[in-house]
Amino acid sequence: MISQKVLFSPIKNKRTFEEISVKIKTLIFKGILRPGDKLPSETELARQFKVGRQTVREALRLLEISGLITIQRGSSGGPLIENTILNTLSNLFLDAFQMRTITTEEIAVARLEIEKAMLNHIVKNADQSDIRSLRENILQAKKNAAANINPYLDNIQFHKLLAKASKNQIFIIVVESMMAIIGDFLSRLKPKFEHSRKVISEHEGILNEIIKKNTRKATRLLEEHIVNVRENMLDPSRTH
Amino acid sequence: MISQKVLFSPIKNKRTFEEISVKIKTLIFKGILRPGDKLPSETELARQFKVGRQTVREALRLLEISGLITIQRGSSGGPLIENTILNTLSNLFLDAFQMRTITTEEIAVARLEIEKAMLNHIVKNADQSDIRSLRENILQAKKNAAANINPYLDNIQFHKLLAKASKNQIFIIVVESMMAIIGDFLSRLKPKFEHSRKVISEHEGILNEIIKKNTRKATRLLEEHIVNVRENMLDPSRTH
DNA sequence: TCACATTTGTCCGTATGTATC
DNA sequence: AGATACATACGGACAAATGTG
Repeated sequence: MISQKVLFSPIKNKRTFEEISVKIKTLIFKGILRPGDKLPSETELARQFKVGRQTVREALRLLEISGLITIQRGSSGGPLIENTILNTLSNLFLDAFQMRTITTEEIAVARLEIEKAMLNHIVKNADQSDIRSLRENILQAKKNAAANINPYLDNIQFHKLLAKASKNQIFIIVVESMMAIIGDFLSRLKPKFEHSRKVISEHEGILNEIIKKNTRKATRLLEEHIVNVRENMLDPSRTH
Repeated sequence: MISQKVLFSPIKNKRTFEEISVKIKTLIFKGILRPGDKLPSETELARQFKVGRQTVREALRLLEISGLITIQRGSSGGPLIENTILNTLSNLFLDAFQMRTITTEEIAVARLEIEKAMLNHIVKNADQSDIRSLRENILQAKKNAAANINPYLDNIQFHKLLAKASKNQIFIIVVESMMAIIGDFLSRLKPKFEHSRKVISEHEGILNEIIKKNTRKATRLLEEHIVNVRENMLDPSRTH
């Protein structure tokens, strides 16, 4: 007798855990399962799909790594629908960087172009909340620099906030990912407070032009700024 | 008495399979394991790490989904170091789209800006091989359209080839990812051969300006082209 | 073509860790 | 503090896939 399985999966010999993962994914994409919903426990899923627990585990692992669910341990725990794709994407970009698939030079070029292209949309779409966050970011960076705390994380945050103000998820994802790489890189550099102060004041200048809705001047300042940062990154004073 | 565990694992309580995954990842990032190298079999890895085979499997699953290894079944199979991050990233963007994290409107805006920004670099960096691929792509698209085969895959490929010609991995990754979403979207549209022919002729015009190194005109044509495509995508004649 | 060895895929039973109530 | 419910992890077993002689 011909196995039914062959009839139902005509081309590819997908692994069982992949099929289960796809089924759950589809439910999520169709909106039947929504973020915040809890999935049944591993044992229960295994019972319902009529497969072993190990198979369910690998399916859940796949969904977890893809950023669609998180898994809580302990009583009343279990798989939870939660969208963490943004994080997952940043981590993957970081992997790509460490695999030498991406170089710092490529990031320098790409971020210059992409952040410049973003500016139009930032000037158009930024609301009061965005401006407030950007202002607070600069204050925080200044405070840290004054206290001899390396403000590079604040300075990276500034660019993430810019992307957020564009209200475009693609820009947000790409900038977050590039900044994850730059942050990783800068974390290995000796802090240079002189340079940091310059960076902060450049950020301030850019923000002021955005508030004035002067896209042209904001673009010029951003361009100068990113070129400066790039030169600083090329300076080979790595700590390790 | 204060638990030693807290002292020695300060932040995260990582799961065993995650630790194993990180160890293997580190070997790859350090270049000790290179693409093409084979990892020991699951049983062998379990023996070396002194853990169960299931734990190793979940660690390998993690690496597989992260795009660092592939896994072959059968004799002389096993885990193989292979960089498939580009694919993985595209798939994640597709997930983000289906999770409604990204909308078609956002893609339309972002691709217009990013592809325009790419043009300078394409004109500067494209070599003969790139130009040849782009020419062949247009020929192929024409051939398919003439044979009443929907050439949307060729037309998507055109933009991927443009990104490739920029010689910047970030552009390549971002464009490939956006095109994965657009391709998924178009695959559900009824073929419109009239529109396809227009698309192909617009591609041809853009390519000619790139060859002539006329960035300005290429930019104008690209802008018009993407606006046209966007309008067509907004047209709600979905097949399903 | 066939048999064989190797390796992944899947399942079961059991034990332990962990978070909640 | 104890009971409960869940994920995590281990070991053993067999099935399925795949390359080799």
